[in-house]
Amino acid sequence: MSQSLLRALDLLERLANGPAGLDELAAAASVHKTTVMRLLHALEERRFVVRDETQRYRLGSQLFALAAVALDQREVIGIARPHLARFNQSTGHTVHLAALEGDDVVYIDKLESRHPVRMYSRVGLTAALHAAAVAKVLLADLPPARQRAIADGIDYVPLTEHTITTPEGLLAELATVARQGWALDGSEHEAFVHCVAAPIHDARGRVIAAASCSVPVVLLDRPGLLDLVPELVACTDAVSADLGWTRPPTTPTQNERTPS
Amino acid sequence: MSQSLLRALDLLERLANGPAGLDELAAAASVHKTTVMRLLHALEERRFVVRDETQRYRLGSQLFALAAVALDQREVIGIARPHLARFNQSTGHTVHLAALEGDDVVYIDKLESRHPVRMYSRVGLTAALHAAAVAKVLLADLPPARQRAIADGIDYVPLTEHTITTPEGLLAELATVARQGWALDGSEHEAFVHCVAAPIHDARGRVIAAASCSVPVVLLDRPGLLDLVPELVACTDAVSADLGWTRPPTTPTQNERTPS
DNA sequence: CGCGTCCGTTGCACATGGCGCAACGGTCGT
DNA sequence: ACGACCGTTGCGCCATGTGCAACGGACGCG
Repeated sequence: MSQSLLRALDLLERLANGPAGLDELAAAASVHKTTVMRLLHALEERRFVVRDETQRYRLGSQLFALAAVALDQREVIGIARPHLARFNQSTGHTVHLAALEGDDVVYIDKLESRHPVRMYSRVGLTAALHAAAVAKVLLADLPPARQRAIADGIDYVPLTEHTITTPEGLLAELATVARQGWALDGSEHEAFVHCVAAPIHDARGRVIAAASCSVPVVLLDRPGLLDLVPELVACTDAVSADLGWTRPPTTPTQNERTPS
Repeated sequence: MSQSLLRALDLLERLANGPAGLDELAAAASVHKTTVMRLLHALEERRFVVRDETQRYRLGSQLFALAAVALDQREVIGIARPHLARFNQSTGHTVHLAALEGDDVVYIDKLESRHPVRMYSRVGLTAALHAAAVAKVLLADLPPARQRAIADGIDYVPLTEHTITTPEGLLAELATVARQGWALDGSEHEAFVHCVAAPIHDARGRVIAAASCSVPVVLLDRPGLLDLVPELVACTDAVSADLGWTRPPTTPTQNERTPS
């Protein structure tokens, strides 16, 4: 399917690892260098790649342009940022914003920790569906059938001793998350980091993004982490409010559904 | 040359104008929708595009990822940013960072004005080679032959009454810029905005980027704008210094060239 | 409840365009 | 001056990308 296009896209991904010359790229893609060259020329013409003085290729500025546009097409990011920044300021911890794309959870924004201990992550990477707090929040809002389908499709690689390793475990966790309105990653992804995450709703009430706060265990123990939940939820609720969503009044027993 | 790839890249650019459906895109590219679909599937597989619930396509998160990487591959941006931010803080005006890519001058970073009057521009856009101050700075460092070639290739659309309209005019201007070490755009691009720009050098002394300050004429007249030059140059010199470049001692008459 | 329309999708057959090969030509470095 | 290294080009083959036409599911209207 679209061999040449896929090859070109792979070239871009390869170039993300750093600039490279023609042969290098050809070898990496295991195609003839002529082929690579022609693809690169097309990419260059549209400024998806540039060649520097030494004839090596690097990612080009068209990517900046498109990313910038894509960014403000995602109005969530712009709206969330000031709120997340405030939270990031007051707590000093790493803050992530993530959204569901297809069956992947993708980080779409990130604010760095002020503490010396940083965690590795990057905008555009996908989160582990069975471990990341943001993933739990986003999945928790999906219809049960879709949850089941996704849960069954996951490769449950145990990342730490706390990692959820079965579809049933995950589905149960999602139910909990849906009920309490926030999610915990208790060192399920990295042994020395734990996170909490909370949902962001759009005007129609659907969960369209999740914000999380990740903190090294050495800085804050479990109770300390959980103490952050109210502030985090307040923050995501503020974002949701900016998007036109108001938290429905917490009714002891909810009987009101859309009257038809 | 690489028809299918170019089509796919065009699709991405088209999607920058906002999400679109299959037929829309097919019409825009004037190809059969089947073709568009297969390209989009490939793009989707690599997450360069996403389809939302209503089957419309939007730019995907892979672009964020690549742009983020491309961004820190361009070490200039990261290094320049704090300096530009300081300048932006102290003056309050719009600051741009631009670099030469092939024969285009491209904005690679931007800091917004604090004043209510904003100017339109966007990271990734190309600057008018015969009008923008950053373009003058970047072109001024090129070898004469290349300057000539580029100058002859420009379409000298008169943007305002001050716009340079001939290759000779531009080349003369570039000589001035090279001599004085900074460039002025005296409302040559937009009647109500003028700018000054200064070069950023890498360790080998080559001009690899240019920073500019754009300000509405109503806020600051010509002398006022020129008063900013020393501060701007100090700023770009600081960036250059971070990149390992030291301003050569200003010799009254320079006779020292590379002794061969 | 059923029809019509609108879109995305699939199968197929054709020829275009992408591919590898091999030979060319520039630039360095020795 | 020679050789090694890369990017580039001409060429011929066939894989692959393309358009067409038919299918099918989702709405919406009557």
